[in-house]
Amino acid sequence: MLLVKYLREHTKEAIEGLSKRKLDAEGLIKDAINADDERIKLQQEKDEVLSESNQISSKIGDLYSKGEKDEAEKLKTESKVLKEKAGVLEESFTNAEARLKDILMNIPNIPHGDVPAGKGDEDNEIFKEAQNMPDNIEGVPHWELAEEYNLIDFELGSKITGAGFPVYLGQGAKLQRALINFFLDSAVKEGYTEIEPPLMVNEESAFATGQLPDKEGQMYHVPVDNLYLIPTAEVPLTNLYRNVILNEDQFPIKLTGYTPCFRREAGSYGKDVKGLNRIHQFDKVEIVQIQHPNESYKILDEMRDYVENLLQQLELPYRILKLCGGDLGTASAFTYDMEVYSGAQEKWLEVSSISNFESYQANRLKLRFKDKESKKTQLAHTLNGSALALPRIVASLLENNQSKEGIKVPKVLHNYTNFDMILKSNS
RNA sequence: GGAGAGUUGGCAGAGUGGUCGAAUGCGGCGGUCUUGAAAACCGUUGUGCCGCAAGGUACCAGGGGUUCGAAUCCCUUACUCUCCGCCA
Repeated sequence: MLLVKYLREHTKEAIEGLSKRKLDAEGLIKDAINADDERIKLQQEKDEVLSESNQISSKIGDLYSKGEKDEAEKLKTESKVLKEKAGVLEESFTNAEARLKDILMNIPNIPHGDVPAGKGDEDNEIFKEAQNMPDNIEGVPHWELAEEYNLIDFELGSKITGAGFPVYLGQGAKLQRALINFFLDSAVKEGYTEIEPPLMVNEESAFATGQLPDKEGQMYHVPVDNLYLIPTAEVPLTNLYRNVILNEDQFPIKLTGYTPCFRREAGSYGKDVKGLNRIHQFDKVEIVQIQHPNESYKILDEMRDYVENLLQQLELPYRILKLCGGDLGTASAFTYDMEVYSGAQEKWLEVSSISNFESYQANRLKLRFKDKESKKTQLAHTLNGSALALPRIVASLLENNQSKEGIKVPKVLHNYTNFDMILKSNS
């Protein structure tokens, strides 16, 4: 959520910035400012009435203690009238506040100056081209390999749960565990604190990081307890700091966590959902940082470099995209996407999204810090990234590393898997 | 799941209808003292909103109610603790 104050003082920049999302925000911003004017007016009226009523009440107290009951009784009726008036104003005020919030919720974050304008993924900019594209891979897609080597059973998953809930078997399961451990160990080495969070969150948390109300249909919901299965560890990890005022010297806050992620993926179909390309439950290691606003873009680059390094260690062909305005998530001001090449499908698969939300999420979270110089509290910046999401990494590993002898496991994982080749005989 | 007790500022902990945004202690910050530090002493120290400011207003787990007036009384939800039941 953006601050109205910002929209007031930087109306032109806001409209310009949002136009990169191909969004004409002029009307929305005007509405927000009008709603805010109304809110301010009502608060002033309300406070005035309350102030008067408070004064009378304390006068009544005085009169009673002096024994002047008749005077006191007279004031009581007066106070009652004021109280009713305040009640009405209070209600209008609450409504005005809600209206304002409603409008603000519908305004996405303002893209950073370097974000290219554009409508959708066709307008994303290639930030870094692939360096190590594989020679023509003669091979089969990963879902066939998964079956051939008995690594993943999609049908068993369908039987016990439903489509999009794969069962990993034998070396396939081991490979999962190896990747998770490799990612977590790397993040910890990089200074991130490992967290194991709950896999379900309450409504408040889902609101604070922005999954609600926009993405309600994308989350699994447990109605008896009104809890949501997390679509990413970002939700619990970032919410750890909901309603917190930090001291400046607590920066930087760096968190990592492995969790399964649950996504309904309503509306997805066709080739995109084949095999591991898009599934309802998948494993991911997430990195989150909470930072001083002055540092956040430097940090974003560091996070990008960190994730890039992971891909290099996995010896996968990858490229880095800078998302255009239209492809940017609602809460993000700047996002890099990492894609790995899937040799047999001959397409790019997104495996990480690294974003700076600036203060957009922090505003919803009420995540602030005390500025040392001004001694005022201000909103912190939040950032996060996948480091990394497993299924598409696995898809790419299997497809790119297949050969007649078996599927080669990248060196960096050998200590974790205890095997360097995936073989049919091992399954 | 059943019964009971509780939830107050960074922490501990007073406060059971008016003078309470809240005593006191600890912690934090600033200062005096000191070669420096500690101790001691003095001062200061929650958050949101409105306001140029003075100041106003709201917040004592969340929501609702009683009352001229609520941290304090009532209802309700959540959470914590104790006992019983069940159990990885």
